[in-house]
Amino acid sequence: MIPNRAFRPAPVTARDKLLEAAVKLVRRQGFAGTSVEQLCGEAGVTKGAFFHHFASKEALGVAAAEYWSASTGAFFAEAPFHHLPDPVDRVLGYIDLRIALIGGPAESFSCVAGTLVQEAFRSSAAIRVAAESSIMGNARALEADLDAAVRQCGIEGTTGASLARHVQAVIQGAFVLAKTQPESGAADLAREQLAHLRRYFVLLFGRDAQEE
Amino acid sequence: MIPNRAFRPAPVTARDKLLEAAVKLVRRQGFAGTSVEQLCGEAGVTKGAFFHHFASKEALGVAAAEYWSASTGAFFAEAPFHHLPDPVDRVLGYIDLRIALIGGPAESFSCVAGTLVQEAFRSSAAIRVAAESSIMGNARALEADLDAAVRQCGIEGTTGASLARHVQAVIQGAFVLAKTQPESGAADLAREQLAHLRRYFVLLFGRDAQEE
DNA sequence: TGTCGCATACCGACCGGTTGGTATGATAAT
DNA sequence: ATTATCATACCAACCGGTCGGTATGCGACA
Repeated sequence: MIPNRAFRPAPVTARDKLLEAAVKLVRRQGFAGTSVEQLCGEAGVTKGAFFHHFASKEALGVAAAEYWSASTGAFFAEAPFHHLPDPVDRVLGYIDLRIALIGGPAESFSCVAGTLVQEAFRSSAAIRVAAESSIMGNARALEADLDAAVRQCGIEGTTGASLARHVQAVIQGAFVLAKTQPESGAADLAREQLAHLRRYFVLLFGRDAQEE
Repeated sequence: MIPNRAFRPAPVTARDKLLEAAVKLVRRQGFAGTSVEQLCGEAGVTKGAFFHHFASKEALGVAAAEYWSASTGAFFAEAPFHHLPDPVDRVLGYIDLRIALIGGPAESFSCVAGTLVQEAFRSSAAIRVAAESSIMGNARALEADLDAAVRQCGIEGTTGASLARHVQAVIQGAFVLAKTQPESGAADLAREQLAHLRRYFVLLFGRDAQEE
């Protein structure tokens, strides 16, 4: 759930500018903590434009989760680790990429879907479902590689799908812990969690040497 | 960060009733999504009582994090796993207890400090610090056992403190993932994450058989 | 070619309700 | 008599959302 502004094309329409503003402000202040007027100010549009494109603030939240999902999904789909021949290497390659993407203050690497669902899981079913799609979609993208790795190494007692969910859990947990830190220490604490996840997989898949 | 109402004495003063209401409503709706009037309604007191005991809504947030920290800290400090002779068993005992405490809808087992910090880490330094104390305090309570386990097993490349932080990260991540699910599936998904954490520790500390 | 009909995109003033917070007073214990 | 603990009444600011209106563009048809 990472790519920053630089990875995406600059938004042109009011709708895209609002979605971009939503990503930025929700990561920094949360959803309930961000007003429609603030969103409009950040996007440089008016309230009229906002409610022309979105039926409600909740609808903007849903659209932001989908927008986030689409842009991060595309980013990871293009990543070079997919071309590695060994499935275990592909999994570790994903984790290493996630580690490399963590840097700066927490709001620059944390996840919109995770923030949204933590606030709105009970008050808005639509937002909960959109966040679920985003996070579980990320997990599903790892499932094939993890399944292959599980098969290849003869692992028992778990599945690729379950391990893929755990990857997402550790990432989300890393973001929460990072937010407890002052700006300077946030990224290090988050990376530490991904490093533990990596060690878990190295132990599980019996990979002693490390690459990268 | 678990104990439910049943673990704590019934609140008597208006202050305690407000803190109890804060725990309940923040877990369900988040901090920004909960109004002062709602808090007062849940606690059965008036706004006058609220602002007599707390200088601001933010101050209530800080106090709620501290209240949460104190009650959960006391609960885990009393748990029987501390009497196990082997430090690895104590660590696994903690995880098993956490797994046992997960059940019902997400708002009944998730963490107030994690929810607070996710929303308010940038807008309120006081809340961020209070949440950090809560979460890292939980980690510190595990540090001695994990350090002993690391020493006993001759683990290299990490420390008890780092592993203790990872335990908290997985717990927080489990809660975020749980909130993406409909009520019926939330607890299972959260427990799955703790099971992976347990497997990590079993692999790391070379513990093949399992107890419990 | 011009223009009519209509849809899309957007503006900004405005509305009723809610928000966090305050001022003041009542009650009861010390 | 004083102080701690609340209740009542109230306020200005802000909230999400609405509404009447404008600018632009596009296809149909005379």
